[in-house]
Amino acid sequence: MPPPNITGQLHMGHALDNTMQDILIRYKRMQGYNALWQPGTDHAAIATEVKVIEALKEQGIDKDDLGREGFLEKCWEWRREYGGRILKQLKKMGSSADWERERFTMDEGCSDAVLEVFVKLYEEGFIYKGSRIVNWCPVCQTSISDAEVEHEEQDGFFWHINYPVAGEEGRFVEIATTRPETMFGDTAVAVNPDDERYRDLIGKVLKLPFTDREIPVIADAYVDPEFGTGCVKITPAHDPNDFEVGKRHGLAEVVVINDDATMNANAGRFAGMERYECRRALVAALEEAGLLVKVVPHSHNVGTHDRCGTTVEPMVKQQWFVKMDELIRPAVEGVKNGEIRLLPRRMEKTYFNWTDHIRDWCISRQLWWGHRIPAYYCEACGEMTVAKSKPGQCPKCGHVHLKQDEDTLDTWFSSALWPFSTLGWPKDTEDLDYFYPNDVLVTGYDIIFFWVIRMIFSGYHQMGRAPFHTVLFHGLIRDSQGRKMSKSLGNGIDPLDVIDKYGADALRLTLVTGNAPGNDMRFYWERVEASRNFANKVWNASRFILMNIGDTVLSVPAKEDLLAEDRWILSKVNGLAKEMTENMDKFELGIAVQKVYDFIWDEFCDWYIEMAKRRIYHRETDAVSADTALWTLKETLSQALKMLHPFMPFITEEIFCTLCPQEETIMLSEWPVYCAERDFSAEEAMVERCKELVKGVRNRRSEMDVPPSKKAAVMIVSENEEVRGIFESQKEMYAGLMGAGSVLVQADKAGIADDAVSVVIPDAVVYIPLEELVDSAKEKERLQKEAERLNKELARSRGMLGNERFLSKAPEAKVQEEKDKLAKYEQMMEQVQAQLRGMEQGAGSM
RNA sequence: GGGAUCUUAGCUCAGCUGGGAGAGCAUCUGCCUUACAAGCAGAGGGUCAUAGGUUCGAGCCCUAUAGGUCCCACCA
Repeated sequence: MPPPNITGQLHMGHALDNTMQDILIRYKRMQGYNALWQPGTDHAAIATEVKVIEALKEQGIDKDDLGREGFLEKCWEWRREYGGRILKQLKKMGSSADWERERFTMDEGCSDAVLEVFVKLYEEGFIYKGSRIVNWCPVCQTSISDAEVEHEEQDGFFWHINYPVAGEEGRFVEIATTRPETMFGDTAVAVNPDDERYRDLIGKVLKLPFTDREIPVIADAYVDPEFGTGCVKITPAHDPNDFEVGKRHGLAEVVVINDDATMNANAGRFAGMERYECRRALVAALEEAGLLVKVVPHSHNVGTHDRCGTTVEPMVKQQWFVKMDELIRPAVEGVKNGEIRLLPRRMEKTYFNWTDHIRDWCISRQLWWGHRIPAYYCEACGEMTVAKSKPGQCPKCGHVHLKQDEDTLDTWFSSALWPFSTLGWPKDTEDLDYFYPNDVLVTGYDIIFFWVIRMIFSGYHQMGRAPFHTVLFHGLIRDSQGRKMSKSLGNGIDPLDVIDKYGADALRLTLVTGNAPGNDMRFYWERVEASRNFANKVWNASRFILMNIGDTVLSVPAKEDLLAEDRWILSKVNGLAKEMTENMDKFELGIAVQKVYDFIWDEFCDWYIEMAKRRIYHRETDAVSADTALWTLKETLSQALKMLHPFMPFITEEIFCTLCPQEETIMLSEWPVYCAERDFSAEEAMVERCKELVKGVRNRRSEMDVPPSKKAAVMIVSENEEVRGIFESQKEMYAGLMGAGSVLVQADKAGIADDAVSVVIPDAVVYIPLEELVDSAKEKERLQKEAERLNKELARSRGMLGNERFLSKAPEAKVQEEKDKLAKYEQMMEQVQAQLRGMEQGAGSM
């Protein structure tokens, strides 16, 4: 289970994520696997720290007043009070995780794993401390990783500023910048070495306005002559590109912005101003001094902190990094060679897109809540030691006072180890041996870079094996207008609210229905209602069956007692098991649930229950038949409930335990397996034909506006003995289904009026003698339409079969299929035409 | 700038390896039929964005175009 943040409250994303996982875990558990679903929570470094600071503020307490120890105590308190909240909410969803195994990224074991990995990576040279440009959040007062920066397009300006050339009165170099306030940190102006316009300037010195500093003009290929003025101010301490340029040219890094985004002393008279305030004041001053050439509107990307939305300040800082280029290689290879499969497959492209451009991972955070970096500095000589615990003395000078690094680790550092740290690693445990590697990770595509990639490379590096073989991604739940659900918009739907109103089963069904993997989904209350209606349907059907079974003890009926419709539904549910298992194995949860939904509602409720009613109600005339029907109902229902169970655990459990009191729980019942003895394809096909016929009659009655009170007899004419047998044996039932008074079955048309309304299906024609009610002209028209339709089909079919290339190139099965269709249509056409001829004759004789 | 993805019935979306277009909701008609009116029985509604191409055959594969969404990216 992706560990939710301890600050988290259940939202739709969690609901979807956990529903999918629970479906998979319940499915595998029913198949007899020892299915582990490992739950837990994440300490969520920044999120929690911010939350606790806010809570303290309300009490008038400042973080710094408490000190590190005191503040951490508050964090733990907070965690004890609220950390379990989201797990409780997950339980309401029906999540059947192994709750007694609950872990926390900062518990002892997980923390051991963090120490182990950090020290190992350091010793291997993958972790280093260095002075680099990092993303700094001035509000959270910490560095953040590239993945935590969100870029947004903002309308800004290009300020064109003249820098005077030293020693050449009246000569200026015009630079263009989007961030004038960083000017005080400029240590050069760069031009492209091939730019003819500025060739003579290279090596000259410029006067930096409002300072007494002079900076050189340098040449660097990084400068695009086409863009801006072709002259770029270089601020190594506050821009990642400039930092690189500065490295190449040995430029000084002049810091001008403080950690809280105010200007420092290097800004001269602007010192102390907030960065944007400084920008305004500086631009005004430049204008006054006549150095502002022009201001051009310019939209550009600005990096913001994904947690708080603050514009990130690039700063040069001493930070800890993980060197990625080598570590990422097995993670790339693993996905390329199929050891790890990302579903849907297109996610693999997103994955490679990131790995191809991977940069070192900044893992240090200037926070207190989190795993403290296990680096210790000698207070005497400054020597740094990286170790799992504090060394007794400095290995260099022997001094006994060492001080631990103040920084903590990125929260994702510990969650990257989740697949094995939760199983006991670095200890060599039985669980680890048994459960690692894991099988499936379910998560949203939004954390592929934060988490998935980092788990994969950590798994390969620490364990030597991929942490799982499949990653199933899901999309986002959006509101009904397609917008992201967010607190600021106030358009979020609380899953707990949905559960209160419609039940967890309805919510789960809604989330998993009609959604392809990785696609976003809109939330509609109407869809929840539809899900609730289905739950209701299942409930009512079950109630009917339970009511009718009552105290009756049902035993498996003798084969010969099973009627065609019994075999039909048993065969159907048997086929369903096969199909659903295939879909589940392919992670096609939406397709799978659609199938069991359709089966229960359309086949089982609308047809089989209706077919069985008569036998149940007439128990006194044939107890065996009644019991056979009841047994079939019970058998089919319990199979269907099992297949529905992973999706709707609550209602299925309740019904199943009532239906099969000897069973303890549906959770541990066996997932239905297709068996050949239950495949009655002949009866299946036959009953499908009968359904066609019933539908045809209903259709006609509806079209002809026959009131239900008018229950005429219908006549079924078929040359097929088997068809006749089925209708003959269940005349009353079919009469009931068709809304007819009675059913007569015969082999030929003898005694049937020429103008009787007819329904033509393959192998049979039904006649509904409704003379006095029916407008025979209308019926004739209908028949003509039907003939037209059949003609089209015949033309299409004959066309295909007349095409030499189709016959030679299409697979044989397809050709045969088409031949069968043609024969069927020809037969039906014959019947329709006979009917039309009959009507004409009938009209003529009147 | 790079990449992904979407465009199918009035609405929201399915459509697995190419072989006669589906669901839910909405609409219309008739039913309180003893499990269910949150239901039952029927009906209407789609040149599958556009233009080409591959194929015996394209919603599905290829190319281009239009429009939408998203991700990544250090152009000052």
